[in-house]
Order: sequence, then C-alpha cells, then structure tokens
Amino acid sequence: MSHTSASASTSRETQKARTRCALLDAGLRLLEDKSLSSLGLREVTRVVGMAPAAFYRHFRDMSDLGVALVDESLGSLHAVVREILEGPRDDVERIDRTVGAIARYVREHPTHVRFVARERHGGVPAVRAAIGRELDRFADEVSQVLATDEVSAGWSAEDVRMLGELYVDHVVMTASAFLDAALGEGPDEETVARTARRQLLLISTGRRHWADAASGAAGT
Amino acid sequence: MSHTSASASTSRETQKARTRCALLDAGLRLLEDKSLSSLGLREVTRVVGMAPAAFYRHFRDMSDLGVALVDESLGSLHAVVREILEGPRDDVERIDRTVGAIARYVREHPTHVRFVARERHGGVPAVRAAIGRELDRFADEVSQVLATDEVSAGWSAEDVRMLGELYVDHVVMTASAFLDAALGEGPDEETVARTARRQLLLISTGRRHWADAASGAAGT
DNA sequence: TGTACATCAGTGAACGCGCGTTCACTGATGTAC
DNA sequence: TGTACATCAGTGAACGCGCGTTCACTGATGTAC
Repeated sequence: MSHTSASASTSRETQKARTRCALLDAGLRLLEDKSLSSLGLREVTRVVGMAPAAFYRHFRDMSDLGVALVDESLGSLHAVVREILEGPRDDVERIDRTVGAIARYVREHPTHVRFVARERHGGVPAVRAAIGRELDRFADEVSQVLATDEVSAGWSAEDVRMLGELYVDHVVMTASAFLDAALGEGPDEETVARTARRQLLLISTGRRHWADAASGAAGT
Repeated sequence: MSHTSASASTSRETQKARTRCALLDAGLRLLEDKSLSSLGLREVTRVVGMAPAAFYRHFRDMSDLGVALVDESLGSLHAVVREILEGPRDDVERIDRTVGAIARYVREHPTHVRFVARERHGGVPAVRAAIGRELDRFADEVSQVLATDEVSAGWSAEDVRMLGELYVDHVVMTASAFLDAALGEGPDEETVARTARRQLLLISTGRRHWADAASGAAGT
C-alpha cells in the first residue's frame, strides 16, 4: 500500500495538489490579457514564486495546463446548466432563469469565461478539441431535456439536436457579451440581458410554431 | 507635385504595395495554426524573404498588421452580405442563399474566416476592437434591410436590431462550423449546412409569430 | 535630354533579453522493519 | 518507538536559441532645372 490510511491524502499529496492549483490560478490570471499560445511557462512559475523546472512536476507543457483549465472551467459550468434545465418548463420563466444564471456565472467566474471564449477557436489544438468536446456534451444534455418538453412532440431527433446546439451557441455568445459589458466594452449588462431574453423568446416562439414551418420545408 | 501623372502610381509605390501585400499574405498563412499574439515579426519577414527590419517600413508592429488583416477579411465579406440582402425576400429562398453564400465564402477564403473567428476574442485588443466594430456594422446593415420586410411591420427598432444581431452571430457560428468541416473536425459540410438552414428556418418562424409572443412579454 | 540631388524601401550586423529544457542536487515526507 | 532507506516536489545553474528593435548603409527610383 502507498497510503497510511485508506482515503486520507498524505500531506505530500495535498501540498502537490495545492501547488498544481496555484499554477492553474496563475495561468488563468495571466490569460486575462493574452492567449494561451503566447503564455510562457516561466511567466506562470514566476507568479507562483517557484523555479521554472518545477512546472514539469505538474504539467507536460502549457497546452497540458490549458486542457486542465478547460476541465476546471466547463466543469463548474455544468452545475449551472443542470440548474437551468431542472427548473420549471414555462418559456418565459426558463428564459429569465437562463439569462440570470449566465449573468451570475460570468460575474463569479469572469476569467474562466474569458478563457473558454478565447481558446474555443484559439491556436492550441488540444485545448480547442477539449472545449469542443465539452460544448458538445452540453448540447447533448440540453437536447435530451428539450426532447421531453410537450412542445417537442413529433420532432425528429435531428431537429431537437439542432435546437440544442442553437441554445448552446447562444449561451456562449451571451456569456461573451456579458463579459464585454463587465469590462466596459460594448453595451451594459442590462442591455445585454434584455437582448438575450428577447432572442431566446424569439427562438421559443419559432419552436412553438415549428410544426407548420417544418412540414412545409421537410428534408431541407 | 509628388506624381509624374495625376493618378498612375509610380513603380516605387506599386512595389511597396506589393511587398505590403506579401507581408499580409505571409501573416495570414502563418496564422492558420497559431494566434496573432504568438506570431513573430521575424517569422513573417522570413516567409516573404526579406530582412526583419524592413517590416517597419509597412507596419508599426504585429498588432498593426492584424488590424490591416481585419480590414482585408471583413471587407471581402461585405460584398457577400450585400449579395444575400439584395435578393428576393422569400424566407426559404433567402435562407438557402445565405447558407450557400457562407459555404462558398468559407471555401474561397478559409484563412480569412479562421483569422476572424480566432481573433474575435483573441489576445490583441486593437484587433478585437476592429473585428467588433466591423461585425457591428454588419448588424446595422442587416437590421436596416430586415426592418423593411413586411413581417417586421410594427416591430420596435430595438427588436429589429436584436434580430439582426442574432443573424450576424449565427452567420459567424456557421462560418466557423463550415471551416471545421473543411478541416475534417466535426460534422461534414452538408450536415453543417442542413443544421444551419433548419436553425435559420426556426428563427424565421419565430419572427413570423413574434407579434403574439412580444405583446405577452412586452418590456422584458 | 542630361545632370545633380532627394527620397526611401530594403539591408545586414549587432544588441540585450527572456525563453524552454536539462541536469545533478536537496531535503522533507513516507515506508519497512 | 526508533532507525535506515526510498520517494519525489522543488531548486538553481547552465545551455543554446530566436526574438524585437536600433542603426548606419545602399542603391534604385523620382524630381528639379
């Protein structure tokens, strides 16, 4: 056995976890005004206050640290998505809840949101892939719940999925807009919220009347 | 006068323009697999085959070159947007035209699309601002045309604008999805096109029935 | 047309700097008995 | 409990390298007369 007791982590293990966390925090902070591909290993260790070589005890390279940041960022968002989906299904109420939850999430985790928005199409393939995979899982989850709504009766699986993707993309756009608002770029928070609510309402309206349109243009 | 004739450019001027263009081309090519903030001045001049110092005859720094690339990229997209907006207004036809035009644009200018998608939230403030400004202009243009559609009768200016933004955001998302398809990441081109068409159809449907929904939730 | 001068895109050498990675090491923590 | 050994997170010095920027320069092109 490598442990003194069954589940308690040794002080060496916890210390290592603490350092790893410090590296992730420092990375995220530095990524506020630059992209991952231009962030240096030495910059990160300098902020943490450790020797550059120690970095390799935790990550293979910066791209590896980036993937860890994706897990951290989109993991915390997962709880928010669940919260939105589990509430009552009334259109307007669900929209208010969604936009409110996004606004709060951005306010509480601005650096995570910034990181994901920036690296989603960024220059580090492994990180791009990790983000794409997570967002895909969100679309799955959303689609699954949407499928059980009354208004989705008779919808093809493909149509439900395209709606789920539309919602997920819209959430990402809105989060990014809230972030700009928080930084004084673009419209203020209340304007972003109002626009987002109206856009979601419009999508909901389309959804309610989908049967008419879809039958007319089936198969396109 | 600084010219021999009134409007013909001297061979010195044309040569300078050619070199500038070569720098932009080289930059765009190199930006296929990295982001602007990690692209070096020496990398660009090396590809063009000139001394690093000559770079300064054309751009103050890489961020300056980036802004020039934004103008080039979104300038060429402007023609496409006009083309879409000027055709017939029938829903399905306009949707087909839109998705087709995006697919063609991405096929013809993949590097420009990649660049804009990547730098829209990238680490270079001046470039981010330039892209934001251009996309805002697109939203203006789109909104202006949407406002004259029959179905927009009675819409507030704010609602028309939020719809315009929804369309522009959707175009950017779709372009980015087409690009991934072209590179073998994610679903193939035809799947992307079908999804995009259905999503636009859903938005159109919502638009046609907006009067009902908007009156019920006015002011939110 | 010819000549003398001005302009300026591009050169090439030099600079100081911070980078990623390697290596043998230290010393605290954990393990075996 | 005490002792001898193993593990391994973190150190600090060293390396070669490519970077952005500067500078005085060259020589083709353009201008004035």
